[in-house]
Amino acid sequence: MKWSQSLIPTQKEIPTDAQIISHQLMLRAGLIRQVTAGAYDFLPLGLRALNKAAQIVRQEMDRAGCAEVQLPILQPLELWQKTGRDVAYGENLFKFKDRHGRLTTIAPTAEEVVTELVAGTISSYKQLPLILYQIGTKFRDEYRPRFGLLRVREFLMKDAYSFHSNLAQLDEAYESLYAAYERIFQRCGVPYVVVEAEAGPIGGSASHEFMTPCDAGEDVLLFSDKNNYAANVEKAETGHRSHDLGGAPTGELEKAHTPDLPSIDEVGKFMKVKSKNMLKTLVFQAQGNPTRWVMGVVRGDHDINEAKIKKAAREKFGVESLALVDTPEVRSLWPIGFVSPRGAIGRNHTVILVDPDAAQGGFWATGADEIDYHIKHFNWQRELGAVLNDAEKFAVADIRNAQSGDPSPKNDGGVLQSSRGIEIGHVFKLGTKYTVPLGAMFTDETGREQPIIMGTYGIGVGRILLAAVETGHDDKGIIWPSAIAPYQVVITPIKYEGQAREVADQLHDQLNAVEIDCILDDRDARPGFKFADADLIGFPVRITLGERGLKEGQVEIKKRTQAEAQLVPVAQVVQFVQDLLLQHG
RNA sequence: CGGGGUGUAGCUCAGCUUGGUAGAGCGCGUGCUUUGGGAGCACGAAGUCGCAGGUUCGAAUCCUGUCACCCCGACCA
Repeated sequence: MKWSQSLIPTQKEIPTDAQIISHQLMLRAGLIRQVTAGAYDFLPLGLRALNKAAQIVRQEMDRAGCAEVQLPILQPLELWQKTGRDVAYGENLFKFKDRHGRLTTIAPTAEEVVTELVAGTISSYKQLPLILYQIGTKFRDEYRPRFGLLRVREFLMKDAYSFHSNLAQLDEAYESLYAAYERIFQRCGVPYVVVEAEAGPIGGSASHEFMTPCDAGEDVLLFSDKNNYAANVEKAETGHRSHDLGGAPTGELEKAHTPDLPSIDEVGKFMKVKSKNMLKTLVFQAQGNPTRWVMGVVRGDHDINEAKIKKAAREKFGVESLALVDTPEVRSLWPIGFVSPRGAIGRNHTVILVDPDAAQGGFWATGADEIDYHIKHFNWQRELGAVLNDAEKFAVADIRNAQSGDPSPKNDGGVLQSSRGIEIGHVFKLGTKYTVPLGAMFTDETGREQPIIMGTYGIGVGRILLAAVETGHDDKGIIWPSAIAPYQVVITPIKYEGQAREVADQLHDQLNAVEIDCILDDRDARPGFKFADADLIGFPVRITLGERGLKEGQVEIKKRTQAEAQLVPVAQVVQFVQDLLLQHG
């Protein structure tokens, strides 16, 4: 490919709207261009990188025994209503009415459609397992698209769906795709870690996320410094934390007037109390019998984890579901924003769950159970008394998000560290969530009809690029892994004429002949200008043709990551570049 | 959806407070010089000042509305 025949609008200046480094570099390198919020043109170089990543995904999926299909983006809303996902997805689901008035979705994913396909074509255990996948554009009406390719409304995704007659078969597919994912990200040259994620309906280790650690990530991961545990913050457990509700009061209760202070931090600042010395009490509405309300108490600097408090409420009090609500009913019962654990006293159908770090003696400040007031010197024994010993009403449990510095759940002395990360892939054991409502059944060995068991597996192809750039760049520009670089080699003649032109053309053809893709910078521009563009775009290898070397029959070759070039005789260039590209992915 | 911000040339921005000929740098075109890390000089082209109303003799500038984009929050692959 000749540079002048492509469309590569590089730019020196940093676009104002780009916040994160990958977004800035991809715009500056002329890979992408924003059309509207969360939707991008992929220009020739960007598309080449995207296609390369997609092709690696395709090869590894095929290798793992998956069959490629293409499912429609236009799907009847009716199908989504059958599984309740029209509601679950809510506003994120693009939908419109067609000319006949039919409600149609512009789909973000294809569980319903693929399940229906399988329901209509699979009927016996003999036809299972089956894994179908597709690589295609998906749509989500994101509330707030942002950060370049990170959160977009239109994106290329590989989605795969596995179908099984029993759990062992599902486990096998899960392991196989997990391994395929590792190969994919390794081949793409993108750093990643695998973390446990929200387990979903099957429980156990039924869901893993593949994350690229980097500051731009929107997710928070925690991992043990003993390298034997990693999870996302929604899922991360903490090791044993002791608690002690004893301890003498630190003083008489002291009331403070605290109006118009919407956050714990502000109340703390106003009262001159650190937020770690405050108790935060949230009231959840429960669908339990007889429990109707669950109060969760954590330290002011901690965050309640909804999944954890749900689990604890189920285990300790048999509560079935929980929701944090702000309704007139709650507000009639509690002064929301000024609630203390005392709010549970004498209240029917109300239980209280306290995080171990909050279940301690010492000095506490908290709400005064009265609008616009907080109190200091809260003491568990004095304020709650007998309630603390009432196992039907009070329990201590891990109900907060794990954070850096917490003990590892392996309880082996490991300490959790945290990092931000970009989710680039997700594997998930689904169970029968879709097959039951959509009637995807099979007949088992004994002749009985059963719902098919499913798994679902996604990879954000665009996010692979983003993760590669986010983790591979320097002050000059992108440093592509060669597997997904738009071109592996750039040929830069100092002047594209005479002998340099002949040799450049010849090398270009020779490299192409051995399937090394290269771009020839044939522009009539000054060398510094071309070098800067080459560095900005980040081609892994640059071949420079100048008079000096050519006189000796030599060209200069350097990797993007090297400062100095090596002189290589023209006849040996192809071999040399092949070796260079093999050196590391 | 709440809070904040920005819309002026392809890009980055100034001008707006205090209404009166629309600007700079980069990029683009032409010419000359230059040619191994984003060249120099000269000349030139290029903007419905997001859009719609209003105020005014006169609006990029003041007022009202509206749209788009960005950031924080919430939400989430």
